[in-house]
Amino acid sequence: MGTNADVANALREIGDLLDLQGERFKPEAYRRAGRSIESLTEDVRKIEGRGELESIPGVGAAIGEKIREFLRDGTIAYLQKLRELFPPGIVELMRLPGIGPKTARRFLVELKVEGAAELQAAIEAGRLQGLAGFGERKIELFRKALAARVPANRRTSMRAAWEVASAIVERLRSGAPVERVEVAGSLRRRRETIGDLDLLVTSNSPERVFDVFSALPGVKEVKLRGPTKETVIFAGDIQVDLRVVEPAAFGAAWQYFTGSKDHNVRLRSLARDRGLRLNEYGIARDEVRVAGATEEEVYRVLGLPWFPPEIRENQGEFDAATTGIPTLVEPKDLRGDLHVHLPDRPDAAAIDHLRAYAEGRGWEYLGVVVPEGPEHAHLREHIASSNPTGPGSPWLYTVCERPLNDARPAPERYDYLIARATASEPPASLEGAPVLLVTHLPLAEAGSDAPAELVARWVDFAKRSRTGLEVTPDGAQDGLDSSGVRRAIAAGVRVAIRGAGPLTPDPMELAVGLARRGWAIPSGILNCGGRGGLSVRGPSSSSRTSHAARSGPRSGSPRKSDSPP
DNA sequence: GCCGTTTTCGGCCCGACTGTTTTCAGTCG
Repeated sequence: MGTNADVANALREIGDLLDLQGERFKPEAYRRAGRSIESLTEDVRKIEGRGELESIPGVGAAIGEKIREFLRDGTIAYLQKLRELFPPGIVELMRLPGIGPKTARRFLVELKVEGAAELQAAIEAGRLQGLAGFGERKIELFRKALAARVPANRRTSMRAAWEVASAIVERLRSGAPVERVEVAGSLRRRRETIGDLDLLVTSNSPERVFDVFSALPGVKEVKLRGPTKETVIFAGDIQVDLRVVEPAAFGAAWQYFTGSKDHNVRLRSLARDRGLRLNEYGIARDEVRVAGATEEEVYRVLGLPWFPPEIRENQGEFDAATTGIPTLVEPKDLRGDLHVHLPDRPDAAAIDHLRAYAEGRGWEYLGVVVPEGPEHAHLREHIASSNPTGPGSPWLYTVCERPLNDARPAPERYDYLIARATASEPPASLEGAPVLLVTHLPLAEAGSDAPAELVARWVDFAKRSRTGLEVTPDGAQDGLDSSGVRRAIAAGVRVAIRGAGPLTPDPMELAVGLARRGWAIPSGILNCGGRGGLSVRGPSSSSRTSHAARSGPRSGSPRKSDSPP
């Protein structure tokens, strides 16, 4: 695990322990600092080296000093002292659903329970009965929480969450009395991993919407249900929250439930400064609603532009608002995909299918990976012979994909080389032929965020070896995460947005979303440029001219001035 | 413990839901 994650975890643990102590505001302060460190795009050691720790949001003198101590000694004396006050098992108990600091503290003080096993025993022995506030149902809840004990903070990959959400949204739109259904939460922000799914609907009959929702295929359990909110657990243990709001409050609710938490906290304090009150029902002055139907109007009342959901993280968007939020890349800016695969046992028809797919999207080009070997010669031939002679249908590139540790020049007939990463760490240098892109970066397991330092090393490698990096619908599981995109673009490294080929629903918007999370504008994206701008450091063989190079340079080249000759 | 473009002190989001409750505490997001 990387240093940033270690620092964040230490701060979070301090927060949890302070919670147990009954502290009022410190726990959230430590957790906020932890979240801030975790979402940094830079190694915290480097920031410390420049003496700029206190510039991190949520980090002041006291927490800054503790971070320095952690980086210097690998531990924090304050944390060690707190740990001595509570058995480690109590902190674990606090992470179970339904058990917070107050309850955990009562277990310890009133029952001398120090961990999960002891709580289990206490329940079985009936020792909770008769304690104030612990009725039968609550005890049953503890029992279930213990039984279902799973690794805390289990998160779902963005792609999986999006597929579940798409199916639910589709079914609600077609089968429930709703006017509007939208995704909110971290999925709307296109975070790399998703905790819970948040859906928002407007409807005149919430009860019937909840009835439909509870009866959807894949529903495992209805966790809670009230007049405006229902929480359901779906197969795969994905928790989905569905809220019903009135149309006049839809914008405020969508903003509110999209988050992030830190973005909202900042927003509410701005509202307070203006004598306004912001909540999920709207913005009110003296109990009179002045905005709420749309997000735009909520932000406008606060003197702010509408923020793309992907950058609502309190990571610089409020500062950028004063000078203007950049126009982030959108799906319509893409002029092609540089990396799609053919199906197994490909034939000429599969190639025609891909060309039609690119044409359907209005693209100018598509890079198709064609296997090497004489048995696939006819495919390379078919691509070359079927490419258009004039403007019109999309140009197909023939792409050679090789392992990164074997990046030999591609044979004749190939336009460029894509290298597949063979280890989670980048090699010291790139040996062999010029590589347009490095693909399949194994940066994170599904359901976890990529360590910032590892992403940073790949970006540095790409910069050194003048190669590009990908962002994909699968997020950091095989490509850059958003912090990597932000870092890569700042370093002048070319970033390509990759889809998944012709699929329905089309996940390419997820890759675009990740790029937007990294504040990518079209000029930073390789495949937002025209075909002429793609002359990779040469085609795979310098002895001949690639299609890309032959089409000549054109204006609006997507690349920055660091482009190799 | 952090923070500030009306504050360097006095705030710190706030509403929904549940369970155990005669009016609220705890948890969650």
